Amino acid sequence: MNHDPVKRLPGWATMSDVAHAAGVSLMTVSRVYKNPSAVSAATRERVLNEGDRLGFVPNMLAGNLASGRSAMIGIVVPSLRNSNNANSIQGMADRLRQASYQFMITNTGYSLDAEALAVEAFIRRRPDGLVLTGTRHSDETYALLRGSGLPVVEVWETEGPIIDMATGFRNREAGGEIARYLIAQGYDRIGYVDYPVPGLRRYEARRDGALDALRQAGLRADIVVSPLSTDVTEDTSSFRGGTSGLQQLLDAGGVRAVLCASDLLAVGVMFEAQRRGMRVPEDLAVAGFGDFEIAAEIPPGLTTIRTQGYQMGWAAADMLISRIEGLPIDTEIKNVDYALVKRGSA
Amino acid sequence: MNHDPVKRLPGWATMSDVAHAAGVSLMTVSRVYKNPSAVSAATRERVLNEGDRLGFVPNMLAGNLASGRSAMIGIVVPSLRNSNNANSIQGMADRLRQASYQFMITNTGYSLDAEALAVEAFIRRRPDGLVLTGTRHSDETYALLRGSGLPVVEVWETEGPIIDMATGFRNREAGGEIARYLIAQGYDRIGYVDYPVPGLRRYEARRDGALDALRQAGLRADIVVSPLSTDVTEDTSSFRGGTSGLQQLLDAGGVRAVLCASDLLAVGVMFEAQRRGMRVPEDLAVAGFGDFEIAAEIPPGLTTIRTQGYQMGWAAADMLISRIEGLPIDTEIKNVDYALVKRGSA
DNA sequence: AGCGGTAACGTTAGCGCTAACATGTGGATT
DNA sequence: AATCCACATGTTAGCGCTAACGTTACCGCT
Repeated sequence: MNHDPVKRLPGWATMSDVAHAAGVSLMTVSRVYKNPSAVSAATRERVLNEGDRLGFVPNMLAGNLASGRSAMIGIVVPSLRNSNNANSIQGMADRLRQASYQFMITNTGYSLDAEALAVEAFIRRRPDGLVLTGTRHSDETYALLRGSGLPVVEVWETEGPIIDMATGFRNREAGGEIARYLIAQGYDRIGYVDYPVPGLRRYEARRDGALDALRQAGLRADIVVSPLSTDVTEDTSSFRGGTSGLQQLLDAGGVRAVLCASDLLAVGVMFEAQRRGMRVPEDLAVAGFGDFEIAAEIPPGLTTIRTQGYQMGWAAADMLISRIEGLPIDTEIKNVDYALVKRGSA
Repeated sequence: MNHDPVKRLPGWATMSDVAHAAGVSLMTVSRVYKNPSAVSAATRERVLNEGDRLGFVPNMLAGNLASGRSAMIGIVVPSLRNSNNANSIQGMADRLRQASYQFMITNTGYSLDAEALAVEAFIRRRPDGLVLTGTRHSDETYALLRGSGLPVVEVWETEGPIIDMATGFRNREAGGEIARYLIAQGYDRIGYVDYPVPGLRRYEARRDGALDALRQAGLRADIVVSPLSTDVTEDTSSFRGGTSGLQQLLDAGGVRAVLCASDLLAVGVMFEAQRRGMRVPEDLAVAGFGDFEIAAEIPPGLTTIRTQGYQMGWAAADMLISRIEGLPIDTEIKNVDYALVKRGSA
């Protein structure tokens, strides 16, 4: 007689199989894998042995369905290729791994509609929390998140209304700080190379902070160029954006110093200056934003703002985990430190 | 009288709720969301309206459990910060999104033990397939994969025994090609700056291919340095590896040309050369590997091998999807093209 | 002896969905 | 008019696990 249903074709050993083999109930097996301290050492050992022998790997889909918790986080970023972003992702990954969470990730190419789709796709998997980039989202995204009641952390910006929690830094302040540094160095005619993607609060804030500082110093604050980007979904225009940015600034009458919305733009400016035989900083001072790895390496060193993406990502994951697990949270809006890093370029 | 179980606290609308509201059976709602063409247009509309009204979002955990398919892929990479790697991840992401798959990703820091842990953590979520980096894995990883019967694609290397499928390119051949180019340019004393992480087949293959070419040309093939890395889990040593690599080569008697295991090392070499007042290529020729974005931008342009990470990632996802969906696969081992890109540095 | 308490298990009742099969309906076909 | 068939929908039986509660054995205590 065959009591087994025909269905059991190739698949996995189940808790039930392990329970039979070990001569215990299904629930005891569950406890061994989920809450080992609730089982006596002898039983635990026996169950684990049988589990290993049968190649048992717990099915979290089933566990998640039964428990209503998934230990899964969804992360939405504009681009997977942005290396500064990679630091914050690594920070999240490390904190999440530490707490036994896993994550799904997707990129939106800076499109708010793509973001809404991504959020819905994630929610279908019932994650325990979400990380979004920036504080500007579509109505549909807001509706989905409201309906879900999920913990959400927004990263990189703390400007603007936040959904639930946010980590970032004061972009506007930081933009002002590096501009004031250039001013204090005595550079008078200062140009600004903006980020190629319009509508991003964090880049607007940096720029506005910098321009305000220029105005307050009585300097021109209208030498602003934005590299043309026909392909805004790609970050690959970043160095080239600096190249075309410097070209535009020179066409517009030249500058003594260039402030860039990101280090990659600044490196592009430095490369272009090198090509034109302009010395940095003697002929042209350059400052960036982000303290990407290359900033310390490129001669003569790029003066920039260090933004601590890794720490920010870690903090984002940390807040999310606290909220999920019902632990107290110091503050819903966490600004990580930034720091002016002075190097040879300005 | 309260027929509802107390459990139904805050949660989500379920298919059952939508079915009641729309006056159809649960199964019809399921069809509307999973296989719309099996439902009449009128019914479909009604169900979707009620679904929207109730804020219904299908619970894939439940669906996956019932169907045994998850439309989820696990991707294991050594590092999330490696920008060339990011291209291949983007390629996978784009192909997967196109086919409505999502992915989890984790980094191992080049540790095979961490890889095994990651693979088990993924398998607990019953993905439909896995992507691993490289062809060298721990016994535990092999056992897990064998037990799972899951489709697996290994990327970046096609050397060595493969588990199921692989995409990459001929690292050895490519290493030989760029070395022969340097030789043909007439450079005689050629040094090699290796990758800081030992034991990676793809980097060993590049180096061996290059050194063979040098030997065949009757040149010295023993001017090989490996940047010391106290922190092999981080890629952040990459530019700096080039810096220390050039220092070591100069200490060892100097070279006319440097061949690097990656573009980032090559850029580090170029920066160090600039600092020392050595002109590239007049005093020192430099060649890299990978054609990272910066290779085209840094003056005078970095001669390198273009490896098409994006296409490789796309191909990996494509093969995986084909296997999952039972479609035919041309070949289990797919080598994408690489190309020598000649620029000003060598 | 009788009591309560606790550790270590077991039993029950689902979680929300889908595969597989069953049923009903309205033509087209003969 | 009987038959067949395709289409649209419903019914049944789980998928593999966990929360919640129930049971048992054994301990120390009065």
